Amino acid sequence: MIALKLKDKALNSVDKPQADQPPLDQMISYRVSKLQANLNAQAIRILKEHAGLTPTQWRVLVMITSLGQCTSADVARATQLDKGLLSRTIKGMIAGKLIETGAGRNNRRSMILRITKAGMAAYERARPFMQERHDSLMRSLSKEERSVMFAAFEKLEANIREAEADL
Amino acid sequence: MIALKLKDKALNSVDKPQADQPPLDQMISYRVSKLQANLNAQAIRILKEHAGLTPTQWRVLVMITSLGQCTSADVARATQLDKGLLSRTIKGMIAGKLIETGAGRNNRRSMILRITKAGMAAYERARPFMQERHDSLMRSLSKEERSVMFAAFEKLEANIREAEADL
DNA sequence: CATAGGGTGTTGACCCGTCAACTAACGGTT
DNA sequence: AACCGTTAGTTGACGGGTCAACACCCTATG
Repeated sequence: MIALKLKDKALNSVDKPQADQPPLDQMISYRVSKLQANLNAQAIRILKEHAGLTPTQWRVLVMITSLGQCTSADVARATQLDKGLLSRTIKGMIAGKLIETGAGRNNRRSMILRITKAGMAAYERARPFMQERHDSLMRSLSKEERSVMFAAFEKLEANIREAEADL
Repeated sequence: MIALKLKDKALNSVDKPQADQPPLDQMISYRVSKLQANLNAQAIRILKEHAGLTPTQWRVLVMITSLGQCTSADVARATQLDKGLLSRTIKGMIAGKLIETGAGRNNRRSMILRITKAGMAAYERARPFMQERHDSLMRSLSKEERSVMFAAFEKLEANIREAEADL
């Protein structure tokens, strides 16, 4: 087994510098993207398993319950989700009877979003698991690590904004 | 302007709990995914602007220069990129003359990847900018913040692996 | 009133990323 | 030699996510 792998490697790689964990593990971008992929995969699994929701649908439900009655544009602002993506997601959720829309009386351009019974049921099914996941993630870090990490996120994003500001 | 916004808001949101930065900013998953999106957008811009590369192509070039001659499977292992995505990316890079393949003599199933002159030129064009970006990101954090953040990443990923291990 | 400017939501196009199915090649065993 | 399990790489399908174009509605000016 191991011999096999070694042989394969020996055949194909005549003279690799053998930087076993090459530049990658120190690369911020790479690490963040891997972490994000892992977090996302876990969320996908939990939501699918317990409530048949996609992460985007979950976020919409969270935002509606958090904001109360709101419009697609409200959700877009609060979550920074693309409005196109939101439009499609909401369409799917309406088709799946998770939410429903009612026109605001004064304003025909924006549609009020409301969660249906079924939507609330799905939300309540998923919530404890998502909560526990989040708590578990938080528990795996010390209080200091949490605050430093979030502060680091702020600084990194500020750095990016600054760099992109003056193009 | 402001009056307009306020009016719109007042019309549509009769009784929002007004949690202005709702659950979101403390949510690890949300923060990481936003950070990742920002990092990625910046990388896309830099690579496109200076070398006409996509992030995936960039990673392939980085890995090939780091590993020396290697195969698609080597790159997949080192970067944890999906082999399907890699297959398509490599096909595109060959079409774009960035890399070329030669069959390993002993092994007809795996194809050796080599960077072409054009590929190396694109790599060298992008490298200083990517390097400076990374340095700038690193400089925006203190030494302690860097180490705590990376340690936190490890712990979070370990937590996920553990949670997903016993399904 | 008329029209300009900006917000709302829809749609199409496109790439990324994941997953699964598949072919083909390889190594080792009997 | 014939088989088996493993590995390499390709392909199709699907959802996430971004971008740009668009139609529509709304308000605020002239």
